[in-house]
Amino acid sequence: MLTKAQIRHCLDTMGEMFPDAHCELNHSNPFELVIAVALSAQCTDGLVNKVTKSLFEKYKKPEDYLAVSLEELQQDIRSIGLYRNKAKNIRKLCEMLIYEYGGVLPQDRDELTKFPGVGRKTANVVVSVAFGIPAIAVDTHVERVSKRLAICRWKDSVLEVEKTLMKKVPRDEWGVTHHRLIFFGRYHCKAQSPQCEVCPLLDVCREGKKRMKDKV
DNA sequence: CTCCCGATAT
DNA sequence: ATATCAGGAG
Repeated sequence: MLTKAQIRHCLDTMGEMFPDAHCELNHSNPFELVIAVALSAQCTDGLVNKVTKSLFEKYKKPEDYLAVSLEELQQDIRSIGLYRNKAKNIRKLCEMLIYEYGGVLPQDRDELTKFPGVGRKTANVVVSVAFGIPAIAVDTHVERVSKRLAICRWKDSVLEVEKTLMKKVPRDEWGVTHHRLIFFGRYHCKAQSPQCEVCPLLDVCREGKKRMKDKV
């Protein structure tokens, strides 16, 4: 396990590598962000943006998603994958938003998880990106990077990874930290081909050194 | 734990 | 051909 100072060094380095780390899901309001993040499960941001470009032109308000058939909405998001669950979730989410929340998306993380298709990770992204509330969303990249760098333990659950990061990182840096970890994982410490050979963190990365020795 | 699932990278 | 992708629900 890395010390707090070592973790600080890692995050600072990531910040130098990716000074513009930010949310890459296109959206123009909190409502669109929830939809985009819900759609992004097990799918790349690029593909989500390709779909939401036309989706957000067709569906502006929650009412618009309820005005078409379930099959039509499924077709509009089909290329995303997992489209049957996602279409059903979006419809229910819009229904709840209109009839239980007066059309206004709550800014509370636990309140957001009451919506179908919105788990802890999605809710954390929304409160952090849309409302500026400190949170660390642990997605596949954050989990992988945290485990490879030994910021947390290999067996940790995503919730334990989140708790560790919140404990080791100052609250006012949670937002930027979360995006730095994602950019580092997405573009450098990639799942299939991590760039260990040119990694500035190799000297503090147990997994990286092991990979280099095993010549993988 | 399994299932949902198409697109893309390797 | 297979692994992975800003996961969530049963």
